[in-house]
Amino acid sequence: MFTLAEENYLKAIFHLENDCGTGVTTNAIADKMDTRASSVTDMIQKLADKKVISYQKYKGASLTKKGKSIAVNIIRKHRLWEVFLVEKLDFQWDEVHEIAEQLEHIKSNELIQKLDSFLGHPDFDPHGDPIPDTNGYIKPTEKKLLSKLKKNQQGICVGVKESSAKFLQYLDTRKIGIGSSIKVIDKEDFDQSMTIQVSNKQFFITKQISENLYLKTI
Amino acid sequence: MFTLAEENYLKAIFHLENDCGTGVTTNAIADKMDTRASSVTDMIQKLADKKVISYQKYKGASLTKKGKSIAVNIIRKHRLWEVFLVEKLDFQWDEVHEIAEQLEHIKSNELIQKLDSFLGHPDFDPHGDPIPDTNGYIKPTEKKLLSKLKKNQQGICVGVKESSAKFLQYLDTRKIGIGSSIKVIDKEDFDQSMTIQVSNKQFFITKQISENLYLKTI
DNA sequence: TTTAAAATTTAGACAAGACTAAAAAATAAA
DNA sequence: TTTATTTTTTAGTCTTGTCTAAATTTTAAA
Repeated sequence: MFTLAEENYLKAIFHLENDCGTGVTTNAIADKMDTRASSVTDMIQKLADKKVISYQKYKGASLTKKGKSIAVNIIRKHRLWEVFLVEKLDFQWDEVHEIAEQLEHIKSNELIQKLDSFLGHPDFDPHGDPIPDTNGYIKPTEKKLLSKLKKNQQGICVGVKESSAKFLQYLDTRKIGIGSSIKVIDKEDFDQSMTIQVSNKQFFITKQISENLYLKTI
Repeated sequence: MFTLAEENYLKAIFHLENDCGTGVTTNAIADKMDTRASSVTDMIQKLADKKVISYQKYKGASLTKKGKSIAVNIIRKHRLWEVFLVEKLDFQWDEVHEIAEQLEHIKSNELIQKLDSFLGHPDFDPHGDPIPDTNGYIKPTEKKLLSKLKKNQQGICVGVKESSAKFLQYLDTRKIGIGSSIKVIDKEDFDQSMTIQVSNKQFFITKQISENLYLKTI
C-alpha cells in the first residue's frame, strides 16, 4: 500500500515523464511538487526500494511498469471524480481540480468501478483529458496545440494543457470551452501571438494561451 | 485546519460522549481508536491546546462547542457519503462504512452542500442514523432499543446501533432492515433473549442483537 | 485509612516526510 | 582541460503521531 505522499510523487513523475518523454530529474520533481530537492532524493530512494521507479544516483528517475500502473490508476480516479463533480454536482470546470486531488486518493476498487458505471463510462474528463480504462490503457488522441496551427487553419477545442482555475476562467470569460470551434485569423511571427476567431468573435491571445489549448484539426 | 488523526479523535470523542452522556476517559478513547492510552494522552493535550476539547489531567475529556461542531460536520459528511454510495452507486448497506470513513475527510464545504442537494437533502443515512444539518443540528428522533420492548410490543426498525458489516449481514440474511416491522413474541427474563416476528417469520435472537436494533414503537 | 489495583501521564524512542546547510558529482564555460 | 556553476546527495534536525516502559495519580479493596 502506498501513502498519500508516495502516490503524489508517482503521479508527478508520471506527468513529467509523459510531457518530456524522458526520465525526470530531481529538480523537476521538486519543482512540480513544490518541495526541496533533498526531500525528493529521500522519497525517490524510498520509491526505488519499493520497485515503483528505477533510479540511479545523479541520473534521475523513471517509473517501472508497476509504478506506472499505480500512477495511471490515480489519474483514472482523479478524472472520473472530476466528471462526477461537473456532471452530477454542477461544479464549473475550474473548480474541480483541488477536490479531485483529494478524492483521487480514496482507496476502493469497487468504488471506482461503480462510479465509472454511474457516470456511463466517460472517455474524457471536463478538461478534455482522456480517462484511462481499468487496465490503465489511455486511448491515444490526435490533438494539436493551438500554437502549432498556422494562419487560417482551424479546429475544435478538445482539451487544455494547463488547468489552473485562473486559466480556465480566462477561457470562460471568452466563451472558449471543450467543443469550441477556433480559427487562426492572424499569427505574429515575432512573438507567436495570435488573433483567433471563436463563434464570430475575435480575440488577441498570447503564445502562453495558444500553448495551453489542444485542438482537433479539421 | 485539522489533520486526519485529529478529526478521527474528535469523532471518536463525540460518539463516546453521546453514548454515555458524560466526559470520556483516556482508556475509552484508546479502546475506540484501537491505539494506546499514552498516544491518546498526547493527542488530547494537543486538542486541548487547540481549544476543541476541555481536558484536565486524569479527569478525561469532553468536546468544546467548537470541537463538537467539527465532529458533527465530519459525521454529516460521513452519512451523506453513505447515502450517495447506497442510493447512487448501488452499494449494500454493509459495504459503505469503510469507504465513508475515507470520504468524510475530504475538505470542501461546497462539495458537501452540492452533494446534499444532489441527494435531495436526506434526513437519514442507510443505517437509519440522522444526518446533521448545515448548522450541526441533529433532529432528535424518538427511537427505542428493541431490547427495551416487552412481550407483544412491536415497532418499525428505524436504525441500527452497531453497524459492522457482520451485524448488517446477519440482519440481511433474516430480511431485517430499515422499515421492517418487528414484534416481540416472547422474551426470556433470564438472559433477555427474544423470539421476534418479522413479516410472518419468527426468529430467536440474543440480547446482543436486540441491543443493537432501534425501533419506533407504534 | 492504609494498601493494592487500575487508570493515566511522562519520558524516551521511532518512522514518515519535510527542511537547511554542506559535501559531492555532473555539466557548462573559459 | 581546467575552472566555475549547477544539480544532486548526504548529514543532521524538526514535527506528527505512534509506541514501550516507567512513574504518578486515582480508585477500589481490605
